[in-house]
Amino acid sequence: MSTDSAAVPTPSAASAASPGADGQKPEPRDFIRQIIRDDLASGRHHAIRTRFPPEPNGYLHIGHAKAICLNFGIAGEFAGWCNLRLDDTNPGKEDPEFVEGIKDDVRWLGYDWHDLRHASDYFEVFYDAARKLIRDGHAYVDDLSADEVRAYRGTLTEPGRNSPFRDRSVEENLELFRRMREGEFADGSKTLRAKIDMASGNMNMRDPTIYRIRKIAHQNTGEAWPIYPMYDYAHCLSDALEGITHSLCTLEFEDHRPLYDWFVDKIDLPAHPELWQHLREGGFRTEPAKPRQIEFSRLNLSYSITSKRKLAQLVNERLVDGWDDPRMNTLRGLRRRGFTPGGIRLLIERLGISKQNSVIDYAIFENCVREDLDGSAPRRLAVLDPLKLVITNLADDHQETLSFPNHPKDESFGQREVPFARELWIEREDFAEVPPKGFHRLKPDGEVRLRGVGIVKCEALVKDAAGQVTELHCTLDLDSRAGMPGAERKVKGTIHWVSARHAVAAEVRLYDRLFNVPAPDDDSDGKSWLEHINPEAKRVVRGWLEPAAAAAAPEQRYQFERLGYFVADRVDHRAEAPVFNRTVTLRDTWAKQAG
RNA sequence: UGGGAGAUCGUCUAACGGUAGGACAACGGACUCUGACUCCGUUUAUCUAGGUUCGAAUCCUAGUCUCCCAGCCA
Repeated sequence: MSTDSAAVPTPSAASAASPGADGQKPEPRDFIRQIIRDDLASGRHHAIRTRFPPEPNGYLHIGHAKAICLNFGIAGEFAGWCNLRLDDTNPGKEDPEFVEGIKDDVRWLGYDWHDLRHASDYFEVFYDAARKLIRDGHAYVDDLSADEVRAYRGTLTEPGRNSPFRDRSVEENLELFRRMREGEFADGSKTLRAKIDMASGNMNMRDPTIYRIRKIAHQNTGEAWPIYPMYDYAHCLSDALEGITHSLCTLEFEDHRPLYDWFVDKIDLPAHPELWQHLREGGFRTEPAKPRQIEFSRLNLSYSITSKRKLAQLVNERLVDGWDDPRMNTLRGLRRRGFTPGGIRLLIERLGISKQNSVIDYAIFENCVREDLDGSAPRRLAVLDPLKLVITNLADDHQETLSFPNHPKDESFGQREVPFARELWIEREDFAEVPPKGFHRLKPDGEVRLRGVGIVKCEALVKDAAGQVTELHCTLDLDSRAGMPGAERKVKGTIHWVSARHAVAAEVRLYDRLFNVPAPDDDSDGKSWLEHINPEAKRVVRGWLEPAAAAAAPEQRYQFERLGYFVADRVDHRAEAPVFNRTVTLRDTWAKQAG
């Protein structure tokens, strides 16, 4: 982009790339995008570079989706790029399994990275930069133990005290740090610390640790390093090395920003190519710049937890069936549950970006998914709680094939054949011997439309010894069949069905919210989050599917008419033994009205 | 007198000294061979108190409330 076009605030190349330009969707106007537009307009930046930097110590969850959509989304809108960077500075907690999972999840959400990087790619740079810090008198090797460091740090309201090792000579520090790197000292016996201000009101500035000794194999660098850099040091330098212009992170890093800037400025990578030249020679695209950290509020969802520790606990204590359990709000769990990338992106788009702490109602998320699925999911018929309905005015061996549109509003979905016969399964809930007020479904002597068939009248009930209705005997109004003059006749209700003889039995897993209170993390009532787990979050039933539903490929999503959106389980489903997961029910104003 | 941040409909979010707008939710209606979808309509908000100004969500002053920070985690 030329400086001239960058100086024009609105119809620059940047905003032309965004959806608002052709008047389709309003352009996102959050404060971060405003900053970016200003930076482009003022010529401060000519291209936008972002990064998504997860630590590979667990699977991604819905909260990460916000950061992913923001970082990759902005890169896309402003014709920039976004790196995927694994923040792997703490070996022992991190695992290559999670790296693969993260890559998978990001792609599934619909994004692609410019470069895949690891913080560990830069360990050599970090080490050399730390030596520069020492030489410049900005860092020292400390012999204090972890407990002592804590004691010296002071409290939120009292200043800390200088470590007795704070004034070691540059030569001594350099030598000690070299020996740390050589592995001469035991874990925890020494650290490298930044020399800043032990009296700072910002705890992060009280001589923060830069390196700690940890003799553990690293998932990427193996045994090469006995010392590992801390987040505050590694993260900002990684950003600088990658030429990240806007380093977007969540609110809790707000008071790390002075430290972020301190390291970036003290080390000044752009002015010291000797520190990173070898990266280029090693094949890494490297163009260091001064990054700017901007914080936004994280996504909180009601009826959910988004703590990695707790998610891991659910898995480890077998409270769920794994990281991809459909009850989990991990991206893998949501995927298996049948949530769509489009639905997730829609949610993030609707939330907007700000610095206010907020909690999004889970219902909003469900509605985003419904909205996406309504347009994209073919329709099928299925009965989950069967009640037999016999059409007495059809011959015993009556059998025909009906043609159904796969989507009510989109002919491009085509048609399918649905077998119809004398005996059907209907939903038990669609019949009431004593109907409540406003009931539009089947009742004794009442009429209802069988979806795609015609109008049926309930003539008789069959009950078992306990008085339970086991069978409905109905007559079909032949004149109301498709193509007949009475086909347009109106009745209040339409219900779904499957042919008993042709239906395929399926395992159907009915999922609901994992927690039964809006804020499971809130322990002010004296209850732990574990006590709020909803035991009804997973119910398994046997249902009956029309044959065309059973034949689905794994991960095929359908709307089972009048029931909800379902997905063929990507792990367990087979055409001969179908397994479907309920993603979300349809909106049900009748259930709401009926209580 | 520790530091940092934030308070706008029920929920998110916009406004950049000039009509408090949008989305979602809720409610009402229309439509309907899915009580879905869609369409139309309605209700509801500037944390408090002062001040500056012709005019304040926005600027100033003083409060109130909420969140984050004392890892050799990220």
